[in-house]
Amino acid sequence: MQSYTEENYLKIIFHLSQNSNPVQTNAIAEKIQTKAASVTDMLKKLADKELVNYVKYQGVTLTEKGKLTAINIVRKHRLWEVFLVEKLNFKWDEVHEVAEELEHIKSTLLVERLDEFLEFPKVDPHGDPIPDQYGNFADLSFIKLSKLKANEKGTITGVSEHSSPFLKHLEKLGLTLGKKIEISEIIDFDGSVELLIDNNKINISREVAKHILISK
Amino acid sequence: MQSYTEENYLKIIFHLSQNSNPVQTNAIAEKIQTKAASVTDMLKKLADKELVNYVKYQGVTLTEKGKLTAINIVRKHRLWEVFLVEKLNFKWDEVHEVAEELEHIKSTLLVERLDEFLEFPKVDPHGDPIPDQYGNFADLSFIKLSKLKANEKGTITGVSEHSSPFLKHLEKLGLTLGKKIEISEIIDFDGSVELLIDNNKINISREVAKHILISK
DNA sequence: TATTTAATTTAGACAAATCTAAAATATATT
DNA sequence: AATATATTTTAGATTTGTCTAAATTAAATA
Ligand SMILES: [Mn+2]
Ligand SMILES: [Mn+2]
Ligand SMILES: [Mn+2]
Ligand SMILES: [Mn+2]
Repeated sequence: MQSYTEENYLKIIFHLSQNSNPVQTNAIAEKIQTKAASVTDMLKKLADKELVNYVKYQGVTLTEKGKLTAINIVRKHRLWEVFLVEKLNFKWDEVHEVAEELEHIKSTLLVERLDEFLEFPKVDPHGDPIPDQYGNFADLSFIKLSKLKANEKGTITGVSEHSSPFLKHLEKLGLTLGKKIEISEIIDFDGSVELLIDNNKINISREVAKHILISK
Repeated sequence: MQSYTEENYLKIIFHLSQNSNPVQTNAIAEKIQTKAASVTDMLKKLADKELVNYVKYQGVTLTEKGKLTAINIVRKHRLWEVFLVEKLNFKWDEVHEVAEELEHIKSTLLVERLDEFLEFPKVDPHGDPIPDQYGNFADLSFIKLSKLKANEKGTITGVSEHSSPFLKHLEKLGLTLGKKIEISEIIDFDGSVELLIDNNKINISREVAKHILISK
């Protein structure tokens, strides 16, 4: 059994593994909002428990056991987010903090019943895939909106930034999941994107465009 | 803000206050499954935070602030129990452990939305009253089944023992919330109770009868 | 390659919550 | 009132997770 803290480390290592493998001590420290020295202490402990492969100065990778544990936390996090939005009328920018707490509740019966109650959702309110109870993700193929060229079309199916200010901004612009968009023009000057949504022409910064995920 | 542990102490002190006031160190130690010395340490800490009134060797009482905090935890515990039974099809003997974890989730928005989603329930799956957001309990007047005399009638509206074996036992006997019963006879020999339920005559021990709560 | 800089680890300390053993206080019994 | 017993508190240690400061190793640069 892992502590709340250990679970958070495993989850962060899992997410950071998507970008770089092995994961560096400093990257973890930044995400967990702690010091590199604390991370080192924890990595040794997780290695003792055979949840990570750790070689000093070389970074860490998750073991199979550690990976499954991490995925299970991600599963719970995303299921709870769906619950909050679908059943309790939370907005998509209000769910993350609460899900950070709920993801640590231990009962497996609870998770399976929740999944059933929500009718086995495949994605969370931010378009992130929800792994099944065996840890398998349906692989959804996303393209960043910023990669699209003029005249290309697509549907918004995810976001890669979950902060409340960003999500509220999208909401205000009408850029929510499921909406169809068409690129009008990429502005040379600053790389910002002009696009059509609900018959309106709007402009978004390149920074925003990078965090909107599109499927065709 | 209180820690998970502090919250548990406050909740236990609140419950023990119903029987004896002030509450003794040993009584707390037994409930929390810890040592008297640990309880003393925590009581000092809670006193510093003005959550309890503590005089050494005299026991503790909750301050107004401490009491409100405790009631809020009880509120959350019982709302989550309703959720688990009503929405996720948990049985009444399966909810307590999970609710012990869920009661510590902090979001007030979550609690209010959950209350609304459940349509403002007044009692939990064990018949215990759910306080409102201001800490007010609807006072339900219960009598222990063991206090009833032959020929008296009533409705089962609560239980004062929440262990899984006890609740499963009641379930098997058909003694669930809302059921109407009539006392046939109190057996002299052992004080056991013979009663009518759903047109069946059954016998329950005095020990069981003490933990069934009846309203007329 | 030598030197500078960045990343990581070690050493030692600290706060929270717990423990055991011993001392102090309160309550019960003669 | 004196003694015995039960309850509670103190003292000192332990575990978990964190910290700062200093030392070590790796990576970048000259
Ligand atoms: Mn989230
Ligand atoms: Mn999400
Ligand atoms: Mn309960
Ligand atoms: Mn209950």
